[in-house]
Amino acid sequence: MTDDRPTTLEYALLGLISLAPMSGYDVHKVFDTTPLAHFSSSLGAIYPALRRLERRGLLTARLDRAIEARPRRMFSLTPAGEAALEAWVRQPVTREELIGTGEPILRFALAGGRLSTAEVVAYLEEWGRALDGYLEELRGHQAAMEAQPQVPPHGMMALEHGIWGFECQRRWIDHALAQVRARRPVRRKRRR
Amino acid sequence: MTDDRPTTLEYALLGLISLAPMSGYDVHKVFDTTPLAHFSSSLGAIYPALRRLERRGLLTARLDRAIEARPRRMFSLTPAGEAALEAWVRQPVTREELIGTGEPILRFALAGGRLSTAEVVAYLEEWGRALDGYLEELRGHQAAMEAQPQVPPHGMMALEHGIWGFECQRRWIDHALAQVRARRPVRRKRRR
DNA sequence: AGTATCATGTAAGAGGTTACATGATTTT
DNA sequence: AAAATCATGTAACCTCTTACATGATACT
Repeated sequence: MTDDRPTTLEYALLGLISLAPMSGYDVHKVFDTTPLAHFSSSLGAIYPALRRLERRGLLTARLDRAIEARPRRMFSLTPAGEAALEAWVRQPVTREELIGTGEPILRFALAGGRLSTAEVVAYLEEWGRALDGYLEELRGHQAAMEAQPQVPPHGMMALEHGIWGFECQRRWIDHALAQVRARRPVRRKRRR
Repeated sequence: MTDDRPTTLEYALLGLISLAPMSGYDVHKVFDTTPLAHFSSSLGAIYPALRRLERRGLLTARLDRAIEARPRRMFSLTPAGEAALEAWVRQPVTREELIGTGEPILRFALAGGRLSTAEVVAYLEEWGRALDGYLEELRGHQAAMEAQPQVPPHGMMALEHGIWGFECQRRWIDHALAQVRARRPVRRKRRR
């Protein structure tokens, strides 16, 4: 229904809250004390994002008055929220996502229990193909730069830095594929 | 004098234009067709950023009327711009910069000709130390997660993905150090 | 008594994305 | 003749950052 897709931060919020209902403050603590910090973590971003997700019907809040003087808004996913998350997780990795955004790995992290083993394998394979394509691009740039005169040597080295990073990601994917394939096939959490 | 530091995009613009004076359109083309795309590349970001840099006195524009009907604003660095760039390149890598932003590698790329070999070595070593510290942090998280029950396996794997990435960066630094150390010592472009 | 933590938010400002607007020139 | 490229920009919108505001409770 809503036209505008959630942002990466919003998906990270949905993913975290899908694991266990929690308050905005709780979310902030988790983001602040784990590598999830990558996706912002500032209260001034989190509270408005939660409001947006609530307004769009992906989250619901329920007041927890366990401590009377300090009410907490406990968020949990609505069916629409769970559906949006699952639909997102199913999207194949695109070339654009490889750069900058941590979306591919966030989707993988949230795929546990949502996708079957076969689907996870397919996702990782697709990601690997996207990476291979981008690596080819980068090596093309490298060759073009080497052919040119007067390219600053630090520029070449910076490009090499990028290539190493993506090659490393590529190796992790094979490693992850081996791990996932070693699992019992078709283990899939049932929806209730 | 100006209190607000340039953004990463602005430093990328300064760095590119420092190599050769060019128009906003030229910049856009370079950003659009090279891995520099990482730093945005959209015209709606580039033109305003160039204006800001001009207003702050870091860039000057000079109208190129070579093609009468299509005047181009050719930007080049002012002495203040070159000074700002050089000062930035000298900043050591911080923990925060390791995450998300491509600042450490951009600074390295722009350090060529601005820093002496010894200074570049020091920069890389500092970067390596920052990475080592962050890697320790991440391995601490990993150990803490392994100790906990009910951690989703994909979460563990995602953390591993991050660790692999930073380890790879670490290895690149050693590789770069070897390359830089192999150069003639103290070769430094003179300012004119 | 003072600081840190819990817990919620809002406000101002900056920057980026997308789309629009213009108009000449080159390519197909 | 139509489309893409050259070349500049602006406008609307959204999100994030930083800082502020509030007030209770727990710690030192």
